[in-house]
Amino acid sequence: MPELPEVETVKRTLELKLTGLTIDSVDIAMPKIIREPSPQEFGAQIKGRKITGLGRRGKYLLLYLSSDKVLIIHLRMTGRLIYAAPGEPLPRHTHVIFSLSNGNQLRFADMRQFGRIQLAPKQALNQVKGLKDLGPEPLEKDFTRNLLRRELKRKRVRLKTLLLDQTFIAGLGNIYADEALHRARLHPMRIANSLSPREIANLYHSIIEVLREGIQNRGTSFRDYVDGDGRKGNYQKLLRVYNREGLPCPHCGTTIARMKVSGRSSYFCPACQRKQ
DNA sequence: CGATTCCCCTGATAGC
DNA sequence: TGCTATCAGGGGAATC
Repeated sequence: MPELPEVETVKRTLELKLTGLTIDSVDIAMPKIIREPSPQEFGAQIKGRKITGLGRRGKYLLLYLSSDKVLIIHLRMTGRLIYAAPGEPLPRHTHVIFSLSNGNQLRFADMRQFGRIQLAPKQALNQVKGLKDLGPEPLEKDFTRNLLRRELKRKRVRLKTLLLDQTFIAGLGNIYADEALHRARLHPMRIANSLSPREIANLYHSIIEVLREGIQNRGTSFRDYVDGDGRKGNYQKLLRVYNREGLPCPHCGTTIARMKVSGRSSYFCPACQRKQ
């Protein structure tokens, strides 16, 4: 599942290749992937625009285009964005193909068809649904310990639920939320406003740590994720709790458990992460 | 308004 | 062996 570190890795693998190229044409095999504008309009507007740079906000990948347009891409669960030569075999579930001025292609494939692509004017970025309500970027300066403390105090929801809430913090998904909670030794069911200052500090540093490690290891390829070159990440080898039910906790050896928290699987160590 | 539930979708896996 | 049921989950919409 592409979360912040995976989207950041895709961004880094693609920006060297895409920056400076022009999009000659777009082939849309599955119209519903294009959220806005209409597929015809989308194709017309994007044609001939130059890719001036790449960006990321939360789990959204941003392709900045000439004439102040931005291509907004969300991979959701199984989306893939891959740079390839036209001669390379077209994988199943390839829904959108951007033909580039150097003869190569940028391909969007998505088995479960949850991913979305949208085109918006640059100045309207902060009005785009999903983007406009995003919380702070956890690896940027605006995410401070004080901010986390202030926001936690206001909330009576479970920690796991809160970490997955993109309006609270942008970019965490199920994998890195579980890993951050384990590292901070906090139970996923703990209520947000019950944390001590020490626990808040632990959570703060843990969130930043797991995301940085994820990026350093080129993301987690638990199932479908690959980067812009189609290569898998390495962080799945270093996960301590996620998808490790029944296996020993790397810290204490206790068997890792799994429970549902607001509809999502949560993996945790019952010894390291006590409920209290 | 904030919190919760449902739904989209296909492939892997469990169960019979 | 082969079929069906269940699960996985990000985020938007609907509902409480």
